[in-house]
Amino acid sequence: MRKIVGTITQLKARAKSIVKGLRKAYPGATTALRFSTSFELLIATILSAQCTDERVNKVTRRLFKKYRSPQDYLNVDPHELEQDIRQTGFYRNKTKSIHACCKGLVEEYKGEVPDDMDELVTLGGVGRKTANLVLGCAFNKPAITVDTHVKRVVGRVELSNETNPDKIEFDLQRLLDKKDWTQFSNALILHGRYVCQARCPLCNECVIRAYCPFPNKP
DNA sequence: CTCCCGATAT
DNA sequence: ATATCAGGAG
Repeated sequence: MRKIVGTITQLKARAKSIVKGLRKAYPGATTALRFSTSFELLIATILSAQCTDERVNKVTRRLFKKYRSPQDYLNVDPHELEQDIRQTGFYRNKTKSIHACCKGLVEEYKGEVPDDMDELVTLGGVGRKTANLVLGCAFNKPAITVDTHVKRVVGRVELSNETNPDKIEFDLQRLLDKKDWTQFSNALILHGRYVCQARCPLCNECVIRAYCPFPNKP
C-alpha cells in the first residue's frame, strides 16, 4: 500500500470528484441482495460473508419462504438450518451467527431489527459491515459499508491506506458529505465487482481513472 | 492472528 | 492448483 499524499483539503476535493464520477456511472446503486424486509436483509448479509450475492439470493429464495421470523430460526434444529444454508459456505459458523442474532432480536428487541448501529452490533454475527448495509439499504440511513471491494478500491484510488475496515470507514466518513455515504459505498461495491476487479482491473473502462494513481493502465 | 468452507474464475 | 467471493468470532 502506497503512502497517501496531499492535504486533507486536497483529499476531500479528490473524494468529491470520485463520488461525482461514480454517482453518474452507477445511478441508484443499491445492494444486489434480494430482500423484502430489514430482517431478510440482515439474514442475507450474514450469509454473504465470503460468498457472492448471486449464490446468497439463490439460497434465500427458498430460505425466506421457510423462515419468516426470528423465532422461526430458533425453533428449527441447527443441523437442519445448516443444510438449508450450506451452499453459502462457512455454514456452521453462519448457523451459529443466525441463531445468536435471532436470539438477540427476540430477547432484546421484541423481534424487530433495530435501526441503530450500536444496537445492531450487539447482535451475534453482526459487525459494522453487516450493520452498515442494513442501515443504508433497509433503513435509508447514511452508512458506509466497507466490504472487500470498498477496501480494495479505496486503497487503489488512495482515499485511505488503512487495512482495518473500521478505520477505512472512519477515514471515508471524514472525507465525504454525509448525504453521499450510502450511495457512494453502494456504487463503489458495484465498481469493485465489475470494473476495479481484484485480479484483473479494467482500468481502460474506469470512469474515475483520472483520479486514480493505480499503475495498471493501458 | 486463525478459523470457518462451498462455488466459481483463472 | 490457487485466488477470490458484500465477515465475524475467538
